[in-house]
Amino acid sequence: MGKQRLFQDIAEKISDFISDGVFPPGSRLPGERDLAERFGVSRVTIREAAIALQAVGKVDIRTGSGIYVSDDQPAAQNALPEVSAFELTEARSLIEAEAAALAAKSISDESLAELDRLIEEMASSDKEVALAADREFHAVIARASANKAMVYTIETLWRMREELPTVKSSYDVVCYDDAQLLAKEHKDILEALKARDPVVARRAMREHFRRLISTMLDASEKEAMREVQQRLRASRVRFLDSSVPG
Amino acid sequence: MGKQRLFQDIAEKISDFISDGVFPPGSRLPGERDLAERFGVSRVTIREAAIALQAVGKVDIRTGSGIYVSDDQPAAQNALPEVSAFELTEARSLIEAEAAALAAKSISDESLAELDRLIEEMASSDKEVALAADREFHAVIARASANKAMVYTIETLWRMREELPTVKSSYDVVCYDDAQLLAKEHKDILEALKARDPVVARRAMREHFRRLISTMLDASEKEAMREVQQRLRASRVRFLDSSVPG
DNA sequence: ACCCTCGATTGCTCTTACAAATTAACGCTT
DNA sequence: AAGCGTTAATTTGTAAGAGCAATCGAGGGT
Repeated sequence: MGKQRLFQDIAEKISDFISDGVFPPGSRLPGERDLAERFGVSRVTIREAAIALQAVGKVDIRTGSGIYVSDDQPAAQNALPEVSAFELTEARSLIEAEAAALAAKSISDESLAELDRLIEEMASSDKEVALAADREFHAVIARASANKAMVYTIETLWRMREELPTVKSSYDVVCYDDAQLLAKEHKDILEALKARDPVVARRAMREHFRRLISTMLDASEKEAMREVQQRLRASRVRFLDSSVPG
Repeated sequence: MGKQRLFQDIAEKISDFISDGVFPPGSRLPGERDLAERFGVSRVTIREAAIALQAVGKVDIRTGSGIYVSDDQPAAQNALPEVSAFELTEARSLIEAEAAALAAKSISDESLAELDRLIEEMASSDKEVALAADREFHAVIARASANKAMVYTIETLWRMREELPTVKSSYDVVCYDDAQLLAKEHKDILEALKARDPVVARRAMREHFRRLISTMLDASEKEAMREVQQRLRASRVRFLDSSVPG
């Protein structure tokens, strides 16, 4: 980790100090010359670190006065919250179902054709391609809802699915274990949209995610079982070892 | 506004060049020495500007190679999308209704008491207090859904309501024009939650927003009428002026 | 008690210099 | 002629030192 630029190192250290309460919000941290001496780097480096921190809103540099820790740390501003795969899937179930219901009333024939194409693409053996198609399938429906707030929300939920490590691993395990079922669910959704039936579209979308949650539960159950077995085996080894002394 | 720091000036200029397509995404911009000469500043200043731009993701500095414009400009990353007040309200209606339905099944007595208190607070004549109470009312219900993805989504939607200027003005006009109705709607929602009835809670929440949309439509209609009248009056003046020559 | 001035502190920019990383050119080998 | 490794030039990264400008606080004058 020490191979990044020096000023980034310093920026991280200062940032850590801020999070750890060494430099409370609103407080003024030591002068550039002082910091340079403490960290054993040049003033330029301190300055670069400070500018980087200022650019992301963590500190506020005031000419002739000093460097001050921002009152409101921008933590929750950009960062996605730590949600479980279950929570995310439940939220997607509810929200995307409503998007599908909206879409059913106004989706264009072009979008329907696009969805047809994407379902075929999801059958691809290339995981990357299939995943991208999956994403686009849901995105097309979101856009067909003709509500930019819904589109943005659904995009954000997908970002959680990809950018949160724990969620991503859960999904990757579960998502393509039964491509057959997955394809059928997507087709059901598409059929409902083609029929312009909001109620059926909503139900189909919910069913899609309901099945996903159920599969996740099974998987996590199996995982739990496996862990228990492993622990038992380990303790058995330990027991056998300790039960046959010298 | 040339009174800000020099490196920020430079950073803005470079940023403008990027937005204007002078430096296309992915391209490499001139070396630090080159830029320094062109802008008539020192290399340090160029460097500080570059670091500020890198911190917000607009460029990527590669050691020994150069400064490159980021492929995906971070516009859509942090920024809220431009949504209309109608779109936002529709999305809130659908999403918060589902949150209420979830909450109905698991909300605690403490949260219910809190909601009671907040409804009283919303009756305050102080707009600030009433607005904060309104926000908290919806936030408490969101949290009671016990789904962090829903909580985050609803928080984000509220941010749109407050941070997007056009939306904010629409809401501020409409929201407190009939405090009587507003209070009744909130009470209806609370009653449904107390009864632990998801279906009624969902309906009550939807009704709340449905009425809001309807009021907005009325208001925008009145606004349109007013504009038309004003335009007519203006042209009448012009007509009278020009119809009496000399 | 208030305002003004002045000096010390601090951030801001410049210059010069050298180290480290990357890239491109060159020459060698196959 | 094509591929490959070495070298040299280019570019970013960091350091040290200096002077300038903005800010803040203490002290003096009204």
